[in-house]
Parts: sequence; structure tokens; C-alpha cells
Amino acid sequence: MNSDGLRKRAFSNFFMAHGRITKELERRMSADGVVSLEVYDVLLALEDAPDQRLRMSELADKIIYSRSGLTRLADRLEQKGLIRRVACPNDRRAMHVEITELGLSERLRAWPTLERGIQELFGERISDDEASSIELAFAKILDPADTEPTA
Amino acid sequence: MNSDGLRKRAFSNFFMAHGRITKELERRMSADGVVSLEVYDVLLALEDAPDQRLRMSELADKIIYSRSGLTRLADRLEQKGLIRRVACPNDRRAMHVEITELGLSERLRAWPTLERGIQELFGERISDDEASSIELAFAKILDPADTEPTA
DNA sequence: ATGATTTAATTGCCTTGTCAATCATTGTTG
DNA sequence: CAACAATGATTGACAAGGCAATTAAATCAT
Repeated sequence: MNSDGLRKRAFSNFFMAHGRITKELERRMSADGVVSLEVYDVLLALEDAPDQRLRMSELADKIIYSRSGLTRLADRLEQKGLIRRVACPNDRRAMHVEITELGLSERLRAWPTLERGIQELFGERISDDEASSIELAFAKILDPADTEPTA
Repeated sequence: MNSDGLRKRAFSNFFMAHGRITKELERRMSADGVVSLEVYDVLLALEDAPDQRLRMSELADKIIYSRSGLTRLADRLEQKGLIRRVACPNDRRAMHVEITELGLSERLRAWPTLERGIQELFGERISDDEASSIELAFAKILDPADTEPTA
């Protein structure tokens, strides 16, 4: 089957492009003195969440981090004043993480760099049709999230 | 402009999909007791290189690693017998990295897991047309590699 | 040829992320 | 309600990668 080779080439390009783009976006964001891509993701996840807050475990899942990794990341972000941990009233084991005013403004301040980067490295190099295909195809890839139908 | 929003959604899906797929592929490869994705990339890069060897710096560029990072990675892979460092005859500063017999066989042994993963997590969820679009679009994204036309 | 500059790789030190173990709290069940 | 398992988050120990400094060799200029 030939379409199998096609898919492998597509996959390979997809992966390589991710590596290159990530590296360059990080470089630009660092050069512009704004938060890193990873921190941006955290802040945006919180901003988009209901009440602008999430539990540690919810946030970890959303950004694909281990629980312990997020504990450390949250430590750093809290120290920088970008987020705040607040005790969860109904479950005294859990912690809510909220975005602070500073977090909101830093997220916003990083956006122009990121937007320009996305545009230059990705958006302006593809056609409208390709953008549509990519949006839909990767939405399907993400959708069911049935990574292992073990049963 | 609406196609701008389209591109941002496309980009977002593309990035999220990469994260999910990478995580799951790593999980599967580890579970099957084969080399990690990153090691796979190194071995494949060497296998595809002329004479199955590359300089350290060439390899670092190819897999998007820092020089020092690659030194460490090469240390580990050499210790496991997957690669071999050999002095470069014309330039006594440089090192060639070669893939060993064991490296070749381990790369090959990892392929079925990776192939199945690519198929299940990516290939079988998209249409032929989408695969074509993705292949071509990301090829264009990769192509000029003019990440910063600083002049 | 000899000294200055550049290039290739490595090393020291630091940051970051993960796994396994732990602590605290909640839910479950006899 | 008392023991026990399950859940949420954190901590310790460790592996891995990056930056800046270092070593060694090649290249260039005089």
C-alpha cells in the first residue's frame, strides 16, 4: 500500500516541524523577555478554565505533565507571582491553582511574540486549504483520546 | 481576518496532538522494551547518513540537540553499545559517530512498535487527502528553514 | 614559522522533569 | 465507627539537557 508511505512521510514532517518551530519560538520568547511557551500554556489553561482556576491534577493533565513535575513548576510560578495556590474548600487534600493579575498581564504581554512567531513559522507558509485540513485532521487525532483500548 | 483564527486553531491542534502522541509513543516503546523515540531518531539519522556515520555536530543539528547534550547522550549510547565514536582522520578535533551492529538491530527491533503507534495514533484517523495536505504543508514549513532573516 | 582566531568536542554547574515513596485526607465496608 | 483502600499533592533521589568555560586542533595573518 502506498498511502502507508504517505502517512509515514506526513508523520515525519509533522514531527520535525514541531521540533524546529518549538525551538525557534522558545528562542524568540526568551529574546523578547516574555514567559516561555510552557509557562504560556499554563497561564492560558488557567485563564480559559471556569473561574480561572484548576486543581493541580487537572492542570497537570491539561498540559501533559506529571503530578510531581507540576508541583515543581507551580512552585516556580507561584514564586514569580504568576499563579496562586488556594486551598480547596470541599476537599482538603486538593489545591486550586489560580492565575494572578500579574499572570494575566504576563500572558498577554507574551502574545504578540507568539502570534508573530506562529504566523511567520507556520501560518504564512501554508494555504487556507492546508490550514483547514490540518485543523480538522488534528482535531480528529485528538478527539477520542482512546490511546489504548486495552480491553 | 477569519483565516487567521483558522491558522491559530490549526496550530493549537497541531501542538496538542504532538504532545499527546509523543507521550503515548514513549509509553508504548518503554512498555515493549525497545529504545526510546529520541534514541530511535539518533540511530535512524546515523543509519541514513552516508557511510552510516556523522560528526557529533552534524548529528546534534539533525536531532535538534545542543552540542553538550549530544556529548552526554552519545556517552550513554556508546556505553550501551548502540553507537561507536571513531576519531576523524582528516580533522583530529572532530569525532565521527557510527552506528554499531547492535544499534542497527535495536533500531529495527523498535520499528514495529513505532509503526503500529504511528498507524493507530495518527495514520488511521486521517483521510488520504488530509495525509497529503499534512505532508506537503509541513514540508513547506520545514523547507527554507529561514527562521530569522536577520539580514 | 608563530601568534591570534575559529572550530569541535567535552566538562562543571545548574535547572528541570520523573519515578517511587510519603503524608494527609477522603471514601468504603465490615 | 474502626480498619482499609483510594486519592491529591508533595518530597527525595536521580537522570537528562543546557549554558558558559575549557581543551585541543585547525586555519589565518603576518
